[in-house]
Amino acid sequence: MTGFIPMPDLDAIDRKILALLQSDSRLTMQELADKVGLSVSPCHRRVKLLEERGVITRYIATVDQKALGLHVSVFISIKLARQKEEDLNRFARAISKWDEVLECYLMTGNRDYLLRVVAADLSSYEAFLKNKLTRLDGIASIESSFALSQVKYSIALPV
Amino acid sequence: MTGFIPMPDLDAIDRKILALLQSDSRLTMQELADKVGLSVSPCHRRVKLLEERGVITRYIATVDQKALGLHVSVFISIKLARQKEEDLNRFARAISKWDEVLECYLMTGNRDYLLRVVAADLSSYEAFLKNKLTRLDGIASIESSFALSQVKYSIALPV
DNA sequence: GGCAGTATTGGGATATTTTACCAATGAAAG
DNA sequence: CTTTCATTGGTAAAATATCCCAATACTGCC
Repeated sequence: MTGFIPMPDLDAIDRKILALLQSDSRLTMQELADKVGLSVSPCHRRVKLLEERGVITRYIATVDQKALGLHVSVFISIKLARQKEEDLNRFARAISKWDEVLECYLMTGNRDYLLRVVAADLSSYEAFLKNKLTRLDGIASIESSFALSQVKYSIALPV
Repeated sequence: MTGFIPMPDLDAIDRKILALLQSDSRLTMQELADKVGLSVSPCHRRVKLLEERGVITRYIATVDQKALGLHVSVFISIKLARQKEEDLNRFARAISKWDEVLECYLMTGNRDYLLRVVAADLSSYEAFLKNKLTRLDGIASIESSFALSQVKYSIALPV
């Protein structure tokens, strides 16, 4: 374990910084500082602290799903035959390797997992099912629901 | 409508650029160029073209959900009383305003919408339901499923 | 094979931006 | 009022992005 990093509460300025960077991380320090009402130096230091504390986890580019030809989004509900930790871990490891799976949640209720999967078209989704998902051991049931359209998609957590 | 931007197929280098920037947009042009086997100039021009064509849509910072105290993730299945375009649009507009709703999909099958919502705790989720979601007109049914843990969460589309 | 036309690349100069340092300011406690 | 601590703001140096132009590779065509 590395050194302990103190985590005081985020104040209003920190939250504003997070909100802004969550919507556009290409703002210059000058622009960001202006928007939050600070000068460049303290603004820069706050951003660095948020990174060091692990509040800001990464900086990424987002890509248009249609531009990549990924026209199919599917939600898959999965039930395992057994729910021992060993089985859950094995499932999680397999899922994590597959790029088609963007999200996977362990759920309450009568389904164990909920997955969001993208594919170019129905046949490549079928290939994903046949060659990958259904070949996993210990799956009791799979149920696919297709998304007709993405009404909202945001990565920005409310601050 | 602005000028037409020609969209030739993405070649192997473009895809590599997209894969790299989807995982770390803070790479310098020099680092990115090295990794894709180009010098800075052509690499820079390719990135700019990907932005202009709308393949790269934005650059954002990602924030740790737990660090913000958002411990609850919920998937909500919603059925509307009617599914006329007018009703769908009204629902979509309302959803889009609420920061708690990170994702919303129009679905096939017996549910109209699937939402992913985050909240600090169960009581603030309850407040979201009572004060926002259930106050919308035209909703026939709401069904919440809670995520126990996030097994995988990725924004990086497969390229 | 050779040739013209087109698209892509690479290097270098310049403008922007990030980053580190240090003095100044403001708030809290005695 | 004074001391102490945390935060701020300005400035300069280093790193990076961006633009321009010549050189190279590629394509279609003869």
